[in-house]
Amino acid sequence: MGTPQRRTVRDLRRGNRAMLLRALYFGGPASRNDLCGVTGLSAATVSTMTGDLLADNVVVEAGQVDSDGGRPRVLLRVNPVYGYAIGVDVGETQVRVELFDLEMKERARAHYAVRSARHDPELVARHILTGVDAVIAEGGISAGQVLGIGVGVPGIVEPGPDALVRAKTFGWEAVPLGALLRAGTSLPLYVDNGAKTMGQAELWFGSGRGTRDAIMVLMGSGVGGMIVADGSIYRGAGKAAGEVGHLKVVAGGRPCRCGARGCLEAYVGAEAILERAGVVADSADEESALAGVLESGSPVVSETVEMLGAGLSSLVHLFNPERIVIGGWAGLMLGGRLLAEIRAATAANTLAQPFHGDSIVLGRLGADAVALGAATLVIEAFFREAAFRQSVTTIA
Amino acid sequence: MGTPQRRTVRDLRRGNRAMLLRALYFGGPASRNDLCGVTGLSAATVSTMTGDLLADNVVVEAGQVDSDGGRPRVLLRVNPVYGYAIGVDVGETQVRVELFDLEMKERARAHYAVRSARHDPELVARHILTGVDAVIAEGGISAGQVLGIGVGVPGIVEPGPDALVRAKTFGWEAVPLGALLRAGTSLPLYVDNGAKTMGQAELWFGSGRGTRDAIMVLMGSGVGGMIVADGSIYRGAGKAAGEVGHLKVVAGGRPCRCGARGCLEAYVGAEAILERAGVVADSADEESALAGVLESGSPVVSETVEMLGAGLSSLVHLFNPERIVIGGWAGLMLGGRLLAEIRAATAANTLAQPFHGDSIVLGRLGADAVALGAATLVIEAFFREAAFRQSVTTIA
DNA sequence: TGACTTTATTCAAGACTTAGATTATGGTCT
DNA sequence: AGACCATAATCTAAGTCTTGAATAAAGTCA
Repeated sequence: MGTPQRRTVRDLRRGNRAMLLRALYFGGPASRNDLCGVTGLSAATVSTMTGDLLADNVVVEAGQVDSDGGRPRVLLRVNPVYGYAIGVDVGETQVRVELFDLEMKERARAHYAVRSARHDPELVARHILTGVDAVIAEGGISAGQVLGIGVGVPGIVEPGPDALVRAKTFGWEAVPLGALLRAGTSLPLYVDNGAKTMGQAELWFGSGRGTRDAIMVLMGSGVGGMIVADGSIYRGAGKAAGEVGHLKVVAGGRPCRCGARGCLEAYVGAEAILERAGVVADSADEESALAGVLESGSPVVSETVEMLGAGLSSLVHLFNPERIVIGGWAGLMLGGRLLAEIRAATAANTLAQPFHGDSIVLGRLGADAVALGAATLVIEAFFREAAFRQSVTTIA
Repeated sequence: MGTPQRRTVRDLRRGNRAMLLRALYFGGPASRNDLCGVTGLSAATVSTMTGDLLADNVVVEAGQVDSDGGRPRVLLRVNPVYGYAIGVDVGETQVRVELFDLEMKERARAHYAVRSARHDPELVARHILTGVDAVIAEGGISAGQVLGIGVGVPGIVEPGPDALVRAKTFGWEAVPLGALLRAGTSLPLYVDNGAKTMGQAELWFGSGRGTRDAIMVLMGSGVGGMIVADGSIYRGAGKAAGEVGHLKVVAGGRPCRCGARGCLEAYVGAEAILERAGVVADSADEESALAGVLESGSPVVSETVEMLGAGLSSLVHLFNPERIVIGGWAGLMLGGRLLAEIRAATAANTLAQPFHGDSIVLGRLGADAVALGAATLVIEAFFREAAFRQSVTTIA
């Protein structure tokens, strides 16, 4: 249904321009001729467009390829220092602020420890704002060169300018993080769930690269997720889709911290695994405690694999994805030791259709990709914006 | 990343034309002026486009609205007899072939009983082809006026020209139904899973109307489903997404006919409910048997509701849909008596986010909507095609 | 009848992509 | 070295498309 918006000739150019920019960004340096092939546009259009982009300094030349009997082709690429993106990871134990250039090379960072019990929203916001100033200074750039700030937070983020955050683990009921930050900076702001930002990092630069239909399952203390449908993140009607952690695997089963019972998170989140194994650990040494349980050969481990397999098979049946990426620190720890078993458990529950166990893979980016992923939110917006830039007319 | 195809100026018109046609189809009769508002196109564009469409006879005038102080507006609508669509429902007990005009009014029908045990592919194909001829004759139209044939079948349909069908209940392993039919007719053919076609009927004309993010859960002997994401059916990488029936609700639970364990279908499909209640019934009197069980107050009933609630809550967390539609004959029977309980069971498992129980609704179209939905596949293609028609140039 | 409204069409202008011609830049052959 | 060839990039003319403004059409109301 969805009346898909009328389109005018300008939209056309915008769309094509954005496509060309994406191709250049992900396809590395390429000649104008290569771009014709990749984008399907005619040489003429590519020529005028790259001309504009070069004039705007969004794109720069990047050497040339030796010819074999003809004019050598000039390579182009997105100007890595056209602008910068800041990514923020609001975690359980610290707030991390990192500055990236357009090629996602880290230029500066600032970390602030947060005492576990105290996640005062004001304090978190202040840390972020201080961090932003710090990385701008350390990176030796001006605020004007920053294209925006991406923030990854736990819990559910309501769409809207205030970016209301609900995060049980922080005791945040409806914290207007967006509003708090906007009071201290005028840079564009993009707030999203940390699992989603991490997932997007995997999608762009990690194990999910190149897929159109994928699912990221991100296991830390709890379990989060992200669904990629037709090449973009699926967010659902209220922007809350992808809560893989609360997929039910045992109706009426173990109580979950969300209040319901039998959620996947109540079995395969690190916190749940430790609880079931009878290990007491605070969030600081959760990692080593989990490693201990996994080594112990406890029956909890095989049960965990079973549950994860059941959950993943549900995902396969519902989404029929090309790939499932397991990430997050607990996911990487579990998957690193038991990937074969996880694949087998999933396959055992997925008989109805052809399913290749090896389409379940581990994330490549490690657990600290939340900030990186948050920065990609900025880049994403940049692609949309860059397409507009041309039509800005100044009144003298 | 999916390079989203370059666009040319022609694509623009195609897109806008298709949009206008859809608006007219679903928005009932409307004046050119109304269409400006709905589509966002300028009056000039609407005028030339409707001119083309009128010339092609795809659109016709439909009276006019009395003015109040100005030129009266002429109403337009899609020409209901511009063409016809045939919908086929390949069911357990019969093959139903129905002829619809563009407004989806039924014009003719032909049903053929199939003995339960014998689902010979050749025989089914012959029934369909005979039925097609029969309804064309009965409808008093010529084959040339038929825009296509949509077929809804059980099981999974592989994409491709052969339309390989895998249907356990029929004992079909890889039946090339598409190829079989194409041998007997040259009309365009669209084969899809029956649950999906039924879901599409609900989406277009039933309880799903107007939603962009919805889930259809279709319960008959087994359980099927369809996912609507951003206004269109989500099919996944291998076109097999939406298998709601094989969502796990109890890891390691009851064996399901798919071979795995603990699937939703193993608890809430009619066959499963009867089995669990210890009732023996063949497919002919499954309906009355199920009604009996539901009336009996057996504990199986409340367990069924629990399981369904668990499954639906998984769907809510994963997809965050605007609406969930329960359909299929068993679904309607169950939901007709126990909708409140089902809503409560779902809500009990969905504490983490705001969720309105009343977004779970019953289907409005009854169980015989498979053929109707199959016919919508033809209409959908018609929208795409009609946008092209203009550019056909004949060489004299 | 004439003033006023509202709807629909026509027209010139501006934006965009394309195919084909042209220019640019280097290699290769004699 | 100079003529010739191959490939890349740009320029040009043509064809589509949407749009806003002007114009035509078809009423109502006093």
